[in-house]
Amino acid sequence: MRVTIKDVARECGISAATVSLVLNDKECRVSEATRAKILRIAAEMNYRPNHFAVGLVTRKTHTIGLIVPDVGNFHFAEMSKAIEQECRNNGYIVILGSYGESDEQAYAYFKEFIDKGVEGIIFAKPMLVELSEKDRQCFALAESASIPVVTFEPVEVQATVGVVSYDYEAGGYLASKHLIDLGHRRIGCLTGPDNMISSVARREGYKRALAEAGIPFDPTLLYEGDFAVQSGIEALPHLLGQGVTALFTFNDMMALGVYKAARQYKLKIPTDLSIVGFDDTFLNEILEVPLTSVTHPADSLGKESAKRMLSLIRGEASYEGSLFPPTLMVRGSSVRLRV
Amino acid sequence: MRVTIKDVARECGISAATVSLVLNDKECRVSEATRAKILRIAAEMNYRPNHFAVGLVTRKTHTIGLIVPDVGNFHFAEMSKAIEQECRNNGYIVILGSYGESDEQAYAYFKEFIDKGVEGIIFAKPMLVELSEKDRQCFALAESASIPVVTFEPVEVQATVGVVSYDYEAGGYLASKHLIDLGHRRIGCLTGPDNMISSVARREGYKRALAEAGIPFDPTLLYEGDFAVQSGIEALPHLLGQGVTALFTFNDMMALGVYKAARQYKLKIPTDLSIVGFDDTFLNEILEVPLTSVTHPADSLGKESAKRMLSLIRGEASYEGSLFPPTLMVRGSSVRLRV
DNA sequence: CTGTTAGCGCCTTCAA
DNA sequence: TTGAAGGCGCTAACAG
Repeated sequence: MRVTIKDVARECGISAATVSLVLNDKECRVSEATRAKILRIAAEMNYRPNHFAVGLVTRKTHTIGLIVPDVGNFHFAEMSKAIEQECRNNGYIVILGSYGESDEQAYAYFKEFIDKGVEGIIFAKPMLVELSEKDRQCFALAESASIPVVTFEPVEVQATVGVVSYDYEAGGYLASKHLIDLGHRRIGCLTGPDNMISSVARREGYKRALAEAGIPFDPTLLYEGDFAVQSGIEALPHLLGQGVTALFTFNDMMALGVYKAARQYKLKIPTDLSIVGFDDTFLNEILEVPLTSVTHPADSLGKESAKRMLSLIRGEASYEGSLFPPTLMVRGSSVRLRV
Repeated sequence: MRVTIKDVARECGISAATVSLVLNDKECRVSEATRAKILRIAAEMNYRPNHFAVGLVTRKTHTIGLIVPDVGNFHFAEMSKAIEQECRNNGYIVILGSYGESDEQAYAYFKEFIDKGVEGIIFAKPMLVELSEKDRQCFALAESASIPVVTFEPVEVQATVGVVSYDYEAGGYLASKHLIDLGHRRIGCLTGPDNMISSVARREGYKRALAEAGIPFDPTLLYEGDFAVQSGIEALPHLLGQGVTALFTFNDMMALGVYKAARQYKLKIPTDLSIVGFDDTFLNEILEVPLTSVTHPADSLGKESAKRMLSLIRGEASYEGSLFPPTLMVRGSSVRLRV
């Protein structure tokens, strides 16, 4: 059985209340002598407060919940790491939930985490344009428990939701403009699911760049993928059929799929086809033809979300949400169109 | 304020003790009628027991701690995911710690997690041949708190440590034998740090395969890497200087580095150089020349470790440790030596 | 400056 | 078959 505050008190010949006072740095009122003594003895006895007892009375747990679709995924893995570090540096620990594909599962985590007394939840879900019923329930649950939630995309719910977002539209614009500037006119677009906020935004950016350059938007150049490698493999033949000379894929994984398929078709990247990806994963530098890509810094986003969370917990709601700007990393996969 | 057991009791016109009894499925002693009523009302009121109150009295938290070097890393990300899932399926949640490079940090996590009342810790640290002082302290801490620890490599400490291990030696053997069978005699070996159990084991496997084939062991064919891409880049020129025709890298990341360097040297893989990696990450299929690699299933290892943990917690210490066997995925990067 | 007194919400005897 | 009482370890208010 661990040493309790009473043990320390007894050892000091003093009351538990005073020990508590000192150990929690409450406004002094305690003589330097006893304070020092308490500190010394507590350390000697290796006293560590019981988390449950403290939680029971203070309702503070110094724990935040992190819910992601898949920790096994690059982006979320890095993000988790950053969140974890930032929280830790501020005395918080992170409990983790990977909900896979299921909204039910995510909801179950919300419930469980709230039961466990998390002080806030970072919900790293790529949101749909139309929030699902379950999603709403998640936010409602958090609200009824009055704990803050941080998401990475704007959601219109009345709960205390902080948003740390990324400018997907600008990212889409940047990638497309880059290809246009290189002389490409028929630019294929391998999108994510059409009901996903971040995918729609990227597409808007693509359209804006086209419009600005006076290139008519051709819907047949769009191919709806699902962010997995396989999408890239499937998309390429279709888009080649449309005579594209360049391709903007909404993430790097799909670009990898395109690389793979391109080899089958004996297509040379970038001479036969320029490609721009999105996410700028570390792989891009290692590929035989390094992939030009839009940065999407999981670590910065994660860190910021954790900061946001902490400030929400502290009630500094004033802390304004940040919109991360994209930048483009130009590498070998995108070149000027040969005429 | 959430609904408490007293609220439920009042609503039922019954005592809190009885409600507790029913809700925890304690040996009946309660009439079916009241039991049903309690259950119904508790559900209606959406009663959820207070985790801290429960923890305070039962000392059960249904939480396990997971400590990894880096969640951002592929292998550990996948492993975390598997652990998380298995735990969840058994009613446990996972709190996460990513200790980076520092043993201090890992120790700090041990301390914190134990304070938070975890029932066990999965310590996914690639162990050194010689345990560090801090490592020992970690195990000692867990032992003094009498909570079980699961590691992925054998450690000789007297604490309650379960081991879920992987046969690195056999993996090293498999990779090397494959290259030998293809006619290679001068096989470079890009190792991990020499003080790492798993690296030493792979090297032993490599030596065993050589010995078996009657090829003398040549230490100049060894290059000590650190499992990062950069190591591969640096190792290649050195090993080429030794006239190797094939290369066994102790993980896939370093193999990627070799690929990258090989392009600079205008070296064709596999015709000029055969390569076998280790870990069999999903990337290997996507590379321009798919990488032959030894499987090292993070998910199975993770799942098994979670199972092991749970059985240790339940006191079923009999549950024997498992030694995962390696298999070789042969792909395009390794071919018969041309004479 | 320090101690006493009450709980926080729940579970577990023990008595009825 | 049920209820009352005590206590888990800690903190917060109020006395001294």
